[in-house]
Amino acid sequence: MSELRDKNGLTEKEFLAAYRPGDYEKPSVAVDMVIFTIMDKDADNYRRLPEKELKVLLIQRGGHPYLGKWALPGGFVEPDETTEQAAERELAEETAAEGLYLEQLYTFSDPHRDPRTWVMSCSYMALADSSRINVRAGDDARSAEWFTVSLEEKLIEENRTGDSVKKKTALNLVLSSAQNSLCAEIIQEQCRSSSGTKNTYKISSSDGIAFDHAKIIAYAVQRLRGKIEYTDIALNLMPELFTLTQLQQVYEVILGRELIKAPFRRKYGILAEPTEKTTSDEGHRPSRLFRRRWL
Amino acid sequence: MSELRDKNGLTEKEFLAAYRPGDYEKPSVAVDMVIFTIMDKDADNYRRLPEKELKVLLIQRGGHPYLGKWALPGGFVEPDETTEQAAERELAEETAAEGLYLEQLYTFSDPHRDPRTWVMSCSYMALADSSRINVRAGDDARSAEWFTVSLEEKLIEENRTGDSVKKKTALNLVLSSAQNSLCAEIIQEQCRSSSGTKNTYKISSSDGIAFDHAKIIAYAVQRLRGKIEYTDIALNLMPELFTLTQLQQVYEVILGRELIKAPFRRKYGILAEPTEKTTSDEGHRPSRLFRRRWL
DNA sequence: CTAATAGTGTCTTTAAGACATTATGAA
DNA sequence: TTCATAATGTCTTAAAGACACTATTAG
Repeated sequence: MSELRDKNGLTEKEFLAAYRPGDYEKPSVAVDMVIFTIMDKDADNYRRLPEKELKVLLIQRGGHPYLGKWALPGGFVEPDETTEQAAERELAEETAAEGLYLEQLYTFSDPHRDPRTWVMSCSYMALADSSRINVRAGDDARSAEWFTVSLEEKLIEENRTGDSVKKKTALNLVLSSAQNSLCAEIIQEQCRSSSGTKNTYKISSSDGIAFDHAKIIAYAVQRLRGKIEYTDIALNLMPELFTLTQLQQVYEVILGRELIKAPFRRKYGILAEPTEKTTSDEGHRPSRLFRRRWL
Repeated sequence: MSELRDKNGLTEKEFLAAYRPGDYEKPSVAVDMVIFTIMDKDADNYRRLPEKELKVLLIQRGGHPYLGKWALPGGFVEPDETTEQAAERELAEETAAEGLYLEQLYTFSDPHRDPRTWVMSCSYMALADSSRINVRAGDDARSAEWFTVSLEEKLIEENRTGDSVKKKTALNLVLSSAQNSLCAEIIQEQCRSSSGTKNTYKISSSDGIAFDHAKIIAYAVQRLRGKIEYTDIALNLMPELFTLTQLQQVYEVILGRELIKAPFRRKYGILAEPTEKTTSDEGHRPSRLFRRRWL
């Protein structure tokens, strides 16, 4: 079978035994984790439902570069693991939780994205139920914090000829915690014509966010928004038992707009199974509790 | 501003000037290109429309490993470029065309996916109009060929309890050219439960296809199928002028099923603009020619 | 009783699916 | 005239949007 010989007369086995990797330059490859969860905003009224907020976990940098700025948790991929395994390892280091939903997002590869050296970032999105997650206390000096995420897209320029379109969109990202408020603007430029399609993301300002992580977070929010409407991905953000109104709130906070109750339940109600339990002590009619239906 | 000093008393500038990358092991990073185009099958009847086929470009390996097998075109990312730039460079080397549609697919990172050494593959999908593309004659001994793509998905096992689902799907990939016929089976295993979601792709057999490229091709076909229904991505496969029936044929060959004319035109007709021209000499009523509408 | 949410009914609007009918050019 | 595709009309079915009405609890 594998007795084919190459131009040097070697079989594959002989070739591999003699193989020595060349000495050209290689990048470091890191995984960066965009860990999302949903948390309650404090209620201002005893009988009003608490509002929900989308949160992302960031870590304050304890050394250069970007000393004091906030960055996504992450780390380098090690020689005997896949990027998925590295992502799971980082996730376990950062949060006590295991077995979260995990999805590869994109590989960011600008050779100058890290001022130290050539580092590619293979980014992952993780979704967690906040009631089950514990942020591990920083084992070193760094501190981890949940930031409320807000991302607004605004079309700022459109240039359209017979055979091309150019669109400029501003993505305004605001991240806020009790103590800190970070923000960034990313300009998304889309040029499409018969001579090609180009889609570039450039960070035009970034206040308090390390590296190109504002771009990665914006990309993750867009992915989450896109997938929530045609998959059951949102269920990964829900606790064991939840009401359909809570599920609707999660959709609303991610999509950034209000949804109408009846059609929401028609469309997404099948993602959940009713239980015998209901809520109580809420100052109004009790609500049926549901659990995730595995489709 | 950036006069912050770290625990060693260095400013960021001083830190970066003194920075030396560590000597730990790093992966090589390659880009692999899944270049799709649509070509006509030879017509068997002078007045019948030619059928379409989805094609992918492969290159026969001239050295170990996988000597004689067929692989995706690709190459290593160089120190001063992004993976996108590397993909464009490879694309220009392989095909004369410039400015094709290009989209990052996924980064495959199994540390043993290349038997020589640690190589990650950042894969890209390119879409080309076959009337404008020229496959460059191999500058070295290798030969490049277009292969007809067929991918069938078959559910082979489903295991469902109250709080988990396991699904096994077989992806059967067949690639055929005039001289060669390659095939592979990929087992896609999906395990979803409250303790996590795991989605693995394993190549269970691969005949004539190098590395894990069968997996990459299957992934690309799935991405293309998914995006064709909600974007105008298919238009990148069309020539300057085309009929709506040709556009429908492209959808049909990618999705692997027949579509009904009237609703197809209602839904996708807005992706094209009518011109004054029509087809002629085809043995039946002439058809209006359209050009891409840039949305 | 009241404030507030729960849950459902139904009318309207829009899109998708499935055929059927008429139109037209080349051999 | 015939073959084969072009182009569109329309009936049916299903989904989405919008709103209104009734039901229930704690206080």
